[in-house]
Amino acid sequence: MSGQPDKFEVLKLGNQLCFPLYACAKEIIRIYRKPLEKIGLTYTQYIVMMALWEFGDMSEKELGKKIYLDSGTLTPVLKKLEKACFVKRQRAKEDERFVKIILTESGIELKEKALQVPQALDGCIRLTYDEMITLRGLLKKALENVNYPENAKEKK
Amino acid sequence: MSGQPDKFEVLKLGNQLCFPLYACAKEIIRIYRKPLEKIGLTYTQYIVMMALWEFGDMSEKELGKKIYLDSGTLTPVLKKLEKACFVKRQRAKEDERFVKIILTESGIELKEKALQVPQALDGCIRLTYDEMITLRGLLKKALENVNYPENAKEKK
DNA sequence: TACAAATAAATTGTGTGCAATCTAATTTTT
DNA sequence: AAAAATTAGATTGCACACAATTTATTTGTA
Repeated sequence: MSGQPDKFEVLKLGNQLCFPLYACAKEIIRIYRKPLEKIGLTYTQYIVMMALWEFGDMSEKELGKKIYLDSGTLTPVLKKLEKACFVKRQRAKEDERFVKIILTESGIELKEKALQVPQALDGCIRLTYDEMITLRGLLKKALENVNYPENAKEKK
Repeated sequence: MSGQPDKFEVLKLGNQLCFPLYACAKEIIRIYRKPLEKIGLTYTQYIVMMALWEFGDMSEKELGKKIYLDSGTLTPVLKKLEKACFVKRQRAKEDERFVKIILTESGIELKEKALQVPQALDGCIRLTYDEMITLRGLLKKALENVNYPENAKEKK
């Protein structure tokens, strides 16, 4: 028997939440790469398009809040999507600080092709349907309740 | 009532596994940033160190397999860890293709300081203990069973 | 109404993440 | 054993991801 319980147990990869989460997310993104390439999107661009398809045109700010990305990431991604003609970017007349992201015809049509993308996971993840639902539910709950620590302090 | 069930339901962010997974992983990494900075590590470097602490010295190849990173990512990260004196990199005498990653004294000592890192999550994720365990279990199961599609074909 | 504070994007700098390619060492074949 | 195939890392190129800073616009206030 090994004496006292190991205080370092918490540092084992499998005992943490963060590592399986991080690794699992990367693996799934990897699986999506090929089917996404077929419709001309990167993973991040796909997330952006899904948000626009689901919620409609909105400002970069709103978009960033929905998909947890800041302007440092979003601005260049949106410029690429604009170059690919899937969206237009337009300063709002009422308040020129806002950039409205607007789906183009081409961007709307892409939705049809994108239907095949989520299917790429079929058979790749060996979880039962119930497990999948439970997993998704827990992730959403965790996400809704992430309480970014007291950096709020700095905001005065 | 809206007529037929919407075939685009699968493209909603919340109906997918990939988005909550991706977003959740990023949020947790964000929470870790501050405490990691205190001990002088980035998130990726932290994952590397945890693998070494748990499994001991090993080759870059083995390390990469454990933490799902390829040499394109690992090589520069390991060089930085070497510059920070947490690891040494040494070509194996038996087979010069392999680079052995070896914890230094400093790297071993860091383990003690790293104990505070996982604690940063306390109170940030509002899941019950049981939910946490379930979530981690499902993620590990998913990860173990990721079946990267038939690109194996290309390998002939 | 000027001017300070606030706000949305854009920019900059650093650090991944990964496919594709290259290089050097080793193993397998002929 | 020499050539071919394999293998571990290193390199390159592209795309995020995000903190920190800057810029342009709007809002709040004296």
